[in-house]
Amino acid sequence: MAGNSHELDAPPWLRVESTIMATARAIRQAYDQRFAGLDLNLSEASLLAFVEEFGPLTQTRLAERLGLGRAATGSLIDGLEQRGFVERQPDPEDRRVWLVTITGAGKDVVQEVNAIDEVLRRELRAGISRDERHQLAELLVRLGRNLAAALADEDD
Amino acid sequence: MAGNSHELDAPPWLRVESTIMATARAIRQAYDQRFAGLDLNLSEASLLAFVEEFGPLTQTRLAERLGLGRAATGSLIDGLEQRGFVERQPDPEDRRVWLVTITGAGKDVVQEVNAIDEVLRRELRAGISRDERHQLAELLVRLGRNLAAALADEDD
DNA sequence: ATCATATTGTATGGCGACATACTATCGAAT
DNA sequence: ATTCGATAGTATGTCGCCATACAATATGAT
Repeated sequence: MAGNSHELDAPPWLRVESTIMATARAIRQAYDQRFAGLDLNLSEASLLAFVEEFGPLTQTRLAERLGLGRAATGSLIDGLEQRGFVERQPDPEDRRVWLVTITGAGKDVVQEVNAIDEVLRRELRAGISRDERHQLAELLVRLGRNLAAALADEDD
Repeated sequence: MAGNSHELDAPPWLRVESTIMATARAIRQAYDQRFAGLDLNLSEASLLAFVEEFGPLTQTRLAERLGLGRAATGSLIDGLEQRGFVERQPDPEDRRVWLVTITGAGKDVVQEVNAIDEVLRRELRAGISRDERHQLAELLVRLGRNLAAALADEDD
């Protein structure tokens, strides 16, 4: 855990925004670390859990849901397919798309993913009440809206 | 502004944590967009502003303060030096290090960086009170501590 | 039926950051 | 004075993601 001192004694121009980014990095790191034993990273684990829960999906829908691009999602699926956790099946109604489905092996892994997720989530929420979590989420959503607006009214 | 729907109707296993990550991505995007006119990205602008404010610094200190690795910081400086915004000067007391200093041109750019930052920051804080911002920061710090703990007690 | 337009998945190239390994230099122990 | 461990900066390879461009297919207008 090297020099994360910048989070606390940040200079005036390096505030909440950069704390959020640092936190995001740490979250990814923590999840990646926990999933490493399954030879998965956070994105792969998320995709897997998503497919397991919401049935066969096209790659584009998965991309939307995961907040990734189509290309990135595609290569994520490549890797998971090679390991036998998901399969691409043709959609009889649209020959452009693949329906990504989970395999038996995939389901087994998802069990472990969910267990790990639950444990880590509990650790992360230690000392943070339900109300505070709601507050946090709510503020982030508002900030997200402001961000969307800021991004939008630049390219007109 | 493509499919960011995942932020709102997230499935059970994709909650605050992923909202934070999405928000972080959006922040970087927004700043990068605003700084694009100066041919800078967020990291470069931050480094520049930091050097301007806190005088000559070694690369390692800069890296610590920006939350980056030394290598990444080095190539950031390479780029800024090529554009004439910073200079590397030898430290008479330690021949291993460079003291990164800002140039006149660099100072001019920092003016614009700070102006842009101030405007964007104001946009992002619309509808979020001072108290709420404090709350947000405080919760993120607590979450950060939990993350540090989670990361630490895995490699023992 | 035909044709223009949109959409899906993929290939490619680039970017930003990391981890690791390496050289040069410093500082302390002896 | 020498030597040994720490530290600074750099080079290199990798990873995850994006943006762009592309071929195949679908969809809607006429």
